[in-house]
Amino acid sequence: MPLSFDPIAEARRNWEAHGWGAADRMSAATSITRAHQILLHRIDTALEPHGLVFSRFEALALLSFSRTGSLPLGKIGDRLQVHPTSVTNTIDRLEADGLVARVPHPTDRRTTLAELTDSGRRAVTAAAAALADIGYGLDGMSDLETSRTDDALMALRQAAGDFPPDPPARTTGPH
Amino acid sequence: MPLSFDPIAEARRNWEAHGWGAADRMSAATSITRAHQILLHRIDTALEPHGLVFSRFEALALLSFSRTGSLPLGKIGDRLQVHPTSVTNTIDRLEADGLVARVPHPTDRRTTLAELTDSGRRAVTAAAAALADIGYGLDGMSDLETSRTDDALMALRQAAGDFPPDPPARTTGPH
DNA sequence: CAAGATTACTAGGACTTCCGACTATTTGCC
DNA sequence: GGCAAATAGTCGGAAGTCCTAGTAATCTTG
Repeated sequence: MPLSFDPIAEARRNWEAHGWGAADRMSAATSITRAHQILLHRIDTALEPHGLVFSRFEALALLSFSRTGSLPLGKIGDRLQVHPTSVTNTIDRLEADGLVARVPHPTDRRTTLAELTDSGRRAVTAAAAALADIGYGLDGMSDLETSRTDDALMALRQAAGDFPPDPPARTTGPH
Repeated sequence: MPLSFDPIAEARRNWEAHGWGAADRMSAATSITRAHQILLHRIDTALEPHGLVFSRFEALALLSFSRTGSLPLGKIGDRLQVHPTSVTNTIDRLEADGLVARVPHPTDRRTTLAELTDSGRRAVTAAAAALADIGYGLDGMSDLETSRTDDALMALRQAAGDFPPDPPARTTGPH
């Protein structure tokens, strides 16, 4: 039973009619929420045959890019910008499926490394291809719309403190 | 410990270096995921003093726009585009807090109406003001970036079947 | 008008995420 | 050296979302 109208556009009209303010922002924020829901569903559906979900795929991808195929759990959390306990959970599942192994850090006994197994490396490669096939769930958005969205959200992420405002100066760095 | 670089830009470089394809799409999809996380945190923080979270606020807002201040649970789910069981959960919490009441439908005994209480109407008004104050969590995005994002995501939502592609023709509608 | 299909809601369960608290280890500093 | 502070990871718990399945009521159709 699909709706016969855009519920977010309808909400915007109501916002304006009631003088609630910031209707454009409300619309964009709600759209981002809904877009996230659509993407997650499409992506997880594409990953399901590979026994993965998006968060687990992201962790595997990160490991596959590292020199040794292994990273401390904490670093994974930093890069993926999720809570440490979420990393524990993610790695728990990947380990249970034999896609990664927990390995003690060679010098720091506090640290645990997640190390990609052969099986994990095969899975992440196949999964990446599957996601590329579905355009990461973004079907319906043009290249221009995609890049504009990416640019706008980069500004949001930067303002939220995800990364510093200025690219590090290379010519006048600390000597 | 904020990162000193943009982890999504870094991921894009790795995607390209490994020939994984659709790097622009990956970047946009990942940005949407992260943006959602940022927005939800900001919005829920702003709503916390009002005893609400975003999903509950959305349900109250919808009710407040209706003529009678009440709607069937199913219609709430359709408009908010969430699963029926999520609506049950949302209304459970709102009812426990005395912000809505479950009322039987006057003619259809299958249907339950959620009806806004006086307390609920006060809460949603105050909460809407609080959210407008923080620009719905979009601080960091310009008006232009906001509207471009909204437009792009509308295309995504439409392609996903949230609402029909064509505005209903008025001159040649079903007679 | 009666049986089957549809619709509305809810119960139970799986998953993911976050938060607070806790243990173990390492680092920094007097 | 030794003690406080910071760091790394995990556990338990609370929320929220979805899915499957089940009950109750209404609609449809032969």
